[in-house]
Amino acid sequence: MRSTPTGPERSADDLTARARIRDAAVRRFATDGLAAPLRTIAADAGVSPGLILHHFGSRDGLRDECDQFVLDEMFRADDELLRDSGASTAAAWLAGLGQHSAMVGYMLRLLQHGGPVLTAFVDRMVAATVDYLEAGVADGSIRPSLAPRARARYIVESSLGALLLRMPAARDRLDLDALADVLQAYTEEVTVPTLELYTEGLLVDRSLLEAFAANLPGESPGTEPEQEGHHT
Amino acid sequence: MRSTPTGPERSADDLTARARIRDAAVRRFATDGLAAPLRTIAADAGVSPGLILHHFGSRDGLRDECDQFVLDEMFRADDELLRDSGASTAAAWLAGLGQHSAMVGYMLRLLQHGGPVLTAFVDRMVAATVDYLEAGVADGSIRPSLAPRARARYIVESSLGALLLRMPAARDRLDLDALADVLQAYTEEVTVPTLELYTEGLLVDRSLLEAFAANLPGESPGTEPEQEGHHT
DNA sequence: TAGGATGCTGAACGTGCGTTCAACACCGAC
DNA sequence: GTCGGTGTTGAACGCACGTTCAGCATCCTA
Repeated sequence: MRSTPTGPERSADDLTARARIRDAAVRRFATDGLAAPLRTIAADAGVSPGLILHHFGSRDGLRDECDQFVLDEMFRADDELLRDSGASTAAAWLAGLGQHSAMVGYMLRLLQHGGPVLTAFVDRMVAATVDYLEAGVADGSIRPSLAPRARARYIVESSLGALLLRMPAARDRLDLDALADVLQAYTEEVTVPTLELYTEGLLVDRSLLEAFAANLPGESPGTEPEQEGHHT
Repeated sequence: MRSTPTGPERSADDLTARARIRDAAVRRFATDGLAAPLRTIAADAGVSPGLILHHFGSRDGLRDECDQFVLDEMFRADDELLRDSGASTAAAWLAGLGQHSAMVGYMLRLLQHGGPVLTAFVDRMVAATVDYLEAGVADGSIRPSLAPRARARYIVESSLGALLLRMPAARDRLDLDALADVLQAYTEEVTVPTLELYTEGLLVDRSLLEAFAANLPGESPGTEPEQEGHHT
């Protein structure tokens, strides 16, 4: 029931009621939060509430489909952007917004809500960042780290977390039309502090770092003896 | 109805049903999320559902009281810790947890939920961080910044946001008993990446920063011509 | 001892939700 | 032309929730 619409050749144009429901759901979940009523989504899609459950089985079924759809689309767009531009992951991520505001909003709701889907997403971003940083270390543009994976995770979680926290006033109801501008303004505001911190650091004295580094289990920079995963 | 319990001299021992309800609510909101049913809270407090509304008027009234109570307590404890130890704000913040796990959990829920209360909290933390960094710049331990307020906000939002994002697996139901250990493990894990980043930065080349700094409106480090506030 | 305020109860009401279901419309196959 | 299936509807069910309310208990005051 999931993979292919039962109608003949309908899956091509992607304008089936099923797709309309899915799109309406993504948009409504983004604006109103992941607890948005199915009746509202049905009204948005111009469809009866019963049809949603006919197609997706249950509310959770619809959520699962939205999760999968948004993540797939995001990673597809992300890969394209990453292939085309040599910019940093976060910058490339925030660049291609124009059309995808509903999906970006849905991603923010996922960040807010948590759960296994988010965990998997963060892990994937961490893995990509590890590779990206490793390449930077290799070509001499990025400093090596005592704990490359922990550093990548820290950077990813800081960036995404800060992004999520910046939406507090608008979290009750996300305005998708204004989202692109808001994110643009946000990136401009954090550019200087980020570059400052990433270029010069914050502390003048190296003693704190060296004190902690001395107590570290022997790890050569660039390799990763530390085990990753969520210790939650 | 808010400020003083109507009973004579009852406010001293803080063991009134009203206080028991408030404590149970904070704990239940922390574990189950801010949408936890009033009936559950009533059962936790050993009290009938009607009594909650007798004391707090409505669900929102209870939420308001919890917000105010938790924030007051947190800032009180924070001020104490900050006065005693010279440690960084984040470190001191995460140090005194033993008893206050319910309030810390409630704060995490506030971070997750957003809203004006969270905005005010973040603003207050940013202001404190501005002062802290300014003092560090003055005594030479912290590098000056082109945009001190934006830097402080970035640091606060990164730290809090990363903290929030690290709870994803447990966000459905927070285990308050394990919270202290989880946060302890988290701080240990991020200590090295944080110190590394704060001491050495990430980028080898200064050209990116200098390119952006050149386009900046003339601002002398240490002062703040940039206007603050939320552009959301 | 009477009386009234205060703390508190538990049943009940109304609402909004996810979900179920019987029925209808359309459409290609025989 | 009939028939089965797929897409779709909208009314209805059951449930959980916030909230209301009439009444009871307890204790201070007079």
